[in-house]
Amino acid sequence: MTFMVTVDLVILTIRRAALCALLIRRAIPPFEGAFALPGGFVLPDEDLAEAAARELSEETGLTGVGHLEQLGTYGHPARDPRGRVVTVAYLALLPDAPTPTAGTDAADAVWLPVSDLPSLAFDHAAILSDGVERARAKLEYSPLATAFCPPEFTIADLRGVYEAVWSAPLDPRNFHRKATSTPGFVTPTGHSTAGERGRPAQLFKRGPATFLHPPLLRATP
Amino acid sequence: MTFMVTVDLVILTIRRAALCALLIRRAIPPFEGAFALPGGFVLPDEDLAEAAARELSEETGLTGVGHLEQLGTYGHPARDPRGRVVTVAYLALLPDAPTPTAGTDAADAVWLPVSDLPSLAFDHAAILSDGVERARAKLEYSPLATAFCPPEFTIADLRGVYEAVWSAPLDPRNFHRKATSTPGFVTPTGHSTAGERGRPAQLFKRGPATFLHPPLLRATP
DNA sequence: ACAAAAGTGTTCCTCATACACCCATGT
DNA sequence: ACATGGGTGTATGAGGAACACTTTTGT
Repeated sequence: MTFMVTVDLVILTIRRAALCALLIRRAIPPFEGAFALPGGFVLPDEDLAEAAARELSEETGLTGVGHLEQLGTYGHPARDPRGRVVTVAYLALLPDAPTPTAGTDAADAVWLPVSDLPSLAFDHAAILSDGVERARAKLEYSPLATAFCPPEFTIADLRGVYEAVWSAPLDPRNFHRKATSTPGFVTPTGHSTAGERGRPAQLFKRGPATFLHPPLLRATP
Repeated sequence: MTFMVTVDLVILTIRRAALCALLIRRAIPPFEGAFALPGGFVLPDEDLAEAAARELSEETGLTGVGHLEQLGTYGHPARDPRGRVVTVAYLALLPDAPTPTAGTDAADAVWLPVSDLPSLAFDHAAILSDGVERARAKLEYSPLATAFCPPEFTIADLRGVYEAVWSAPLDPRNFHRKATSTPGFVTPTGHSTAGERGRPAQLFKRGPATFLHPPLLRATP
């Protein structure tokens, strides 16, 4: 018994203070005209993570930025009407900079806010939901939020990521203290912003930490 | 391009206060005579989770107990010398009760402590290591430790699970308070132990919670 | 009586929250 | 001068760590 194996990508970014996912509109059946996650077949001599990175760069034109991790594998026998297809889903987090719809061969691509999604092809709604939930949970105990930010960012930018992903406001003063005092989360670059309203802010870059001690917990009312 | 798809199982339990994994000795090449994770091919009309549950019951003779969750998918092109095989790994946690090596067709099965493992076939050492790390991390914020316990257990039993998985001693008094005061973690059955040394202990069963509020964090020295 | 394990109370200290307050810039 | 956002100080309270202490059994 053999299977077809694909990778599908949950690509998230922050646009206009909202968490958005990159979706493509399918040009061919099945689910012609419906939105779907970007993805494609794994090549014969390709590792799964390689395939995911390749699809990501094909869809966004970017390479080597942000964050890419395996999300889970979906293989229900009836998930694809064309046959037995197992898909390995990956979660990618990117800063907003990339052109929303880059050089992709597959119809048009759009960023849609995850709070207001259309129905999706295949089981992609469940996959996307799992991806969003993973991102929400990982912000608490990993420095993943920096993957949504450009190479240099302010603490307010970082707080904006948390507020967008969690859909909850955070106290700017306490957030500042927590972010800067958590070892390895962010490291100052020495630069500052200018030309905006208010006092200039220090710029930071990603720190070396792979997890957050102590974690940045969501409020639990 | 098509692939073979297997499920492999990281089956963990607590035996003699040590975290142990169920391994089988391979009877045929490749890696003949080496230890490997139990697993097998996904059947044509089977969901991935079904395949994992089937393999688990085939290996242990048990069904519907403990905990089974997807761990990750491993698909490096060279991971199996026989061809392109993608494996979906599952993590299973069981109480010690089951017969160590049950009615399995695949050579002999043994419980080995994860602290002292031989080298394993394929990439199974990496998969097992990921499984152990997942279990260690999930004990903090999920009630998963109860999956290692029989239907009724004492708080000391539960503490023994934490101490075995984390390889660290915990304060019995503080652990007792935390476990019993975390909503939904454990619920008293009204029964008690007897016939052992010391004061009898209350018996508990799994509570309804799916995560722990607040979490039970490891010490961070 | 003593040992052993269960379970409770108490102290101390850390850390999160809430918010008052000062700082540095654009208009 | 004033609005706007950046950043610091501090009082309060909840919760964790450490441990003295009481309870209930077996030997």
